[in-house]
Amino acid sequence: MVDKPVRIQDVARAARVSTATVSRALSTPDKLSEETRKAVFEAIRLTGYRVNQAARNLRMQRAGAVLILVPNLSNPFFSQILAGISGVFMETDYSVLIADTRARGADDTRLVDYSLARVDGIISLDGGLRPEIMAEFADRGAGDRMLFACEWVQDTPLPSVRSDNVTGARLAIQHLYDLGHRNIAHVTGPEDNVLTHARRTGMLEQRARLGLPVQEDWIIRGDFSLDSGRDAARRILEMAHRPTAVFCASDQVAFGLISTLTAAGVRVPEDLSVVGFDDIELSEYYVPALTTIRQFRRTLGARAARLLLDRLTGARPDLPDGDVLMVDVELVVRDSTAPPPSGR
Amino acid sequence: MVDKPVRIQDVARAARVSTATVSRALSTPDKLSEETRKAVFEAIRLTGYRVNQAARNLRMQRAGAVLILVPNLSNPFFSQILAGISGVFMETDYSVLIADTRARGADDTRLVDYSLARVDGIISLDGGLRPEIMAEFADRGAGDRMLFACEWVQDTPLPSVRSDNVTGARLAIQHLYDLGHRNIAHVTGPEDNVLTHARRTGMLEQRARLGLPVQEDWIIRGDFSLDSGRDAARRILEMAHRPTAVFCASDQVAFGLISTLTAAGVRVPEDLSVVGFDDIELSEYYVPALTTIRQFRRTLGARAARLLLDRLTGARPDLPDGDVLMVDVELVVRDSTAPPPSGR
DNA sequence: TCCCCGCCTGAAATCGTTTACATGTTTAGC
DNA sequence: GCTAAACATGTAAACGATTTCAGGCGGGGA
Repeated sequence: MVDKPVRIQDVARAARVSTATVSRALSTPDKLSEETRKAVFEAIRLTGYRVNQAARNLRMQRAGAVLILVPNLSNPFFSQILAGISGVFMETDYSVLIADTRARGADDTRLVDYSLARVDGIISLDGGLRPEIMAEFADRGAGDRMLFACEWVQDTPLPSVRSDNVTGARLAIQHLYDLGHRNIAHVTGPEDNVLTHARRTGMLEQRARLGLPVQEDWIIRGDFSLDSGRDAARRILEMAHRPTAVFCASDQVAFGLISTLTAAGVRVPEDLSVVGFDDIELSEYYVPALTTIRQFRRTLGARAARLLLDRLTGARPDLPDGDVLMVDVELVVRDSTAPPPSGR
Repeated sequence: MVDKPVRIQDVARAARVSTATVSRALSTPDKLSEETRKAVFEAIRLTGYRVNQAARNLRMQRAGAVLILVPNLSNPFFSQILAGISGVFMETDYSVLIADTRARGADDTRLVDYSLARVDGIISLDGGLRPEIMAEFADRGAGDRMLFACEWVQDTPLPSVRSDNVTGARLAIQHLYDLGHRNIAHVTGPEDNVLTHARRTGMLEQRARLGLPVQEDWIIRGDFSLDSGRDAARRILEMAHRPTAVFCASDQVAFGLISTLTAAGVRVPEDLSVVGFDDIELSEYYVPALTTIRQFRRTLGARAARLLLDRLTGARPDLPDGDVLMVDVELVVRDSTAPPPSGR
């Protein structure tokens, strides 16, 4: 039973009004008389009319879609953020497109072209967009229809929604300090990443505040991945003077680390405490359950979506200072942290 | 520098041809003379023309998008499948929309409306769509523009791409048997799920083949989630006569199970072996590293995408029997399985 | 009674493509 | 050398919505 699509004209005929009136009934119902409005809605119901987005978009000179740039779609970390974004736009007539910025074939210039020609707005979860790209975006007038969520690009005027990474790192260090740890290592994210920077800064600040020494080789470079956690563990195992605790820049790093340490006979948390960052679903069920910094990823996504939506529809809710919307984080204490082995 | 958008007419003027010719240069370049074609492409390059999808879609009576129905966007299991799908459509002029079928506000009828009015094709990763919904989809002519990936709906004529779940379950049981296990429990997925059914079937078949007894209370109902793994562990801990191995319907279940068992002092794999299903990224780095059945999720997504694309463009590659495209699975042996404790 | 002013509504232009049909120009066949 | 077919291009009509502009109607003030 494939009916041919109902057009606005069919509705108009059924309601004995003009197409203009039907259109108005949908967009500005209060401009119609009670009577006409009812008639139109009845006709819409009867005919089963659905607006044709292509026609609507063409006439309104818009794309009817927003684009989410994800650094790596297969990384589960992003799924909750996407869910948050998606939830907001589901209620609107914008479609949500998702593109993997690091995928094969996603070369840079094509990205910009692809993006701006086809969508009304952009949320980037990728803070690693190269300056040329950012410049190109700016040139093409992405200024008030693009923003960052989770990650962001340094020195861009575009607004961003972020977790309070600095505070998160501080909480982690403070927690370890309170347990009695004084020898704390840190596995960072990738060097050029803004989150890496923020988390390291928070860590160093808190360390300084507490009068803890900074030992250079206890800052181990990683890249948020499981593999880099494994590599960090190997480094630690080789150390003559091992730290008693490690603060990892992501939960995944923590997992890679713990897994490798455990295999080598180092017990967590008895021999070594570990704190992660993110609180992904699995952390609660890791062995041992992971102490970590919780990010409200869904909220973060939803906020970003709402913000973009406001901008697209012209509402311009002024952002707090620096166009940054900060989302709180919290420390979640579980079983991967304990007081250091006695005597250390 | 916000230029007003370049229209096909601007290109036509620049190339001193008609708009029809420009259009043809893009869609059927071989119908033009060498000379004209070159001129048009040069003009396109010069003007920086991008086709307006809205206009194109309107004229061609299509939506220019495909929809992916995901049961739960925040479940990391799906991210790789999405990446596979997304990768394929990135090369085309179809956009990929993603909708969470279980999200708040995604009520059933709206789903169908939303779907068919706005997209050209659908890939559902949700095998739990209710019969009414399926009927509605069928009514609205979704027959040759919808298919399933990963999960599927029983008794639907729609094609599907799936992992070989039955074989996967068999491999798991065989592996445990080879290690010497005779008392094997199983934690299922949700009762109404097709994957649950397939995996249970494979398990029972292999069991029968090996002459293993079926003990009813060793089949524990779960729902693929971490929490259900925890619950299953509690059930097992209460048993007078415990199994020596557990085959879990998903890796997440395995994690929930191991985590809870470990906390209760039961060692994996020394006291109890555990096998999962899926092989998500984390499994390799769990403690202990999880023995599991690997699903090639990205491949699965890509195959489904390619299939849908073929159907949308009219190519009708005949599917093997029953419109099912089966993707192989494989056993990955890691550290969560070992011979049963001696004497059992 | 007449005029003006709101308030609703309708006619028609418009958004940027694609494509059926028309037109003009070669080429091939005899 | 003539006709028909093949080929290359142009003209103009859609696709289905939104929105400007103008007109009809009724009511209130003078």
